Amino acid sequence: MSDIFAALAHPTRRQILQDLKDGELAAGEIAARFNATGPTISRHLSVLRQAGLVTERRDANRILYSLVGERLALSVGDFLSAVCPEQMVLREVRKRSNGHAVKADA
Amino acid sequence: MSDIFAALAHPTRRQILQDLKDGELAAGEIAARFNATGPTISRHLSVLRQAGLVTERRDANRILYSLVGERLALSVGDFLSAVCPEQMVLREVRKRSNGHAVKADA
DNA sequence: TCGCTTATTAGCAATGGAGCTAAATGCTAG
DNA sequence: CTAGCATTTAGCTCCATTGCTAATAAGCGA
Repeated sequence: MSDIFAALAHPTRRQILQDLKDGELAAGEIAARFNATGPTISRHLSVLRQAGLVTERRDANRILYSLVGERLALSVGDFLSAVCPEQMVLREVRKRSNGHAVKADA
Repeated sequence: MSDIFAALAHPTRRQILQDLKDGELAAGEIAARFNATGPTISRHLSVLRQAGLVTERRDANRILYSLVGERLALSVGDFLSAVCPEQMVLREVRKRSNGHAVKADA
């Protein structure tokens, strides 16, 4: 839990998560979006991976990163529910992912 | 926005927010719940105040802190909605607060 | 194998955060 | 106004993080 909020503390890492929203990206593609050097971004990715917020997968030369949205939503959602439950609602995540991967309020 | 996530990065500060969930507390009352010294907690409170997550109010000798739940929910909720909108829903906060202070999904 | 691309790891300097003790501030009571 | 309580501010040390450059690893293709 502490790892997750520590990972979210840096603006670059939050932006990386947002960039991964629409699908996986190679480390280099991610690095190209920032002013930082490759190694710097690589370390940010390492922090996100250790927090369980992204996963990596090898594709030939490159390493593709993808977002683990459930972990982000569940962890942060748990905290929000514990602190200000009136304002937040976490939608239950379906085990069998079906594209939307959420259980609606119905 | 960055101030908020930076404030949430420390476990003590997250616990303080949670402790304030049920109402305002004096700085000393908060400090008594942790192993840290008064000045250390005072600085944590200062970080939370600068992030807009708590407000302070003087009561004679003491300074009472209270949670600003809307700011926490809206800021973090915005981020979650931007990164994994499928899993999170932010309940709209009612302007005229009525105890529950949320607009249900109806 | 060699060379090229991609990405990570190592090592270092600088910055910032967290914690403490001691000193200052603000307020109330007597 | 003095004493005392509650809290913050100042000043310091220590450790973690961030960022860089240089070096290493891993894969692909000629």
